[in-house]
Amino acid sequence: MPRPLSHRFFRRHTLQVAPDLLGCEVWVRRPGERVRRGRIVEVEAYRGFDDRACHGWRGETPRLRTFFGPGGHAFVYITYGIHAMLNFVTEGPDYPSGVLIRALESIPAADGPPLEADMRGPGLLTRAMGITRGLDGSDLRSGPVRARPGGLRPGERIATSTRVGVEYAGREAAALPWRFFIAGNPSLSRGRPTNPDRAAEFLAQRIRRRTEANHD
DNA sequence: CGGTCGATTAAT
DNA sequence: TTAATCGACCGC
Repeated sequence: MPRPLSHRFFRRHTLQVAPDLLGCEVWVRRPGERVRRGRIVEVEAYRGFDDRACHGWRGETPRLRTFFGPGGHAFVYITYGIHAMLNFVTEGPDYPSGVLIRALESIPAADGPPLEADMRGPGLLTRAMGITRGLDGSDLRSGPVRARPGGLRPGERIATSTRVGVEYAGREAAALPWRFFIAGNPSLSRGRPTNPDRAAEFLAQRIRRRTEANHD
């Protein structure tokens, strides 16, 4: 694949990394299998000790080892005993932060047919891409899971909303507009709020522009 | 050492 | 609206 996203890319502020991942490509190669690809259309940011929806807010535990490590690695954990969640670790080390990949769009592959499976949800996409707990901790630049630079197509806009399923974490965390998605994209996770918060959308665009200005 | 609870999904 | 399903975590 072309040059994967660098460690430097992931070791920036999580709220810059998250929107920048929209349009990028996730690439998974499992032993003896063809590469599986998808285009990122929805993500969520989880960041630090003050974000009570962030698993790491209370401190490091064995399960969160990768999450507390340096940015640029895949953090995979199981939720509800069933679903693998794919996160890209950001910032760090010793600062819990990352981006949850919530939905992928099928894209044509140069070397074969596109992945047809439904990837409109964090648990669905890991199943479709063959991502398991065993990939936890792998290096996003050189390991079996990588991200390739991408971008928005003409007319595509980034929108934000509150994160999904974090009401348990309390009002403050639940109110943060840290879900980023490509507005109106048909591959967004289903049954979820898709109405963008306009003020937050504006903020996200500003963050994005500043990031591009500092592009390496 | 046991009770509780998910960054979800699919079926009722 | 709820079952599935299990490991991590917390509290006793």
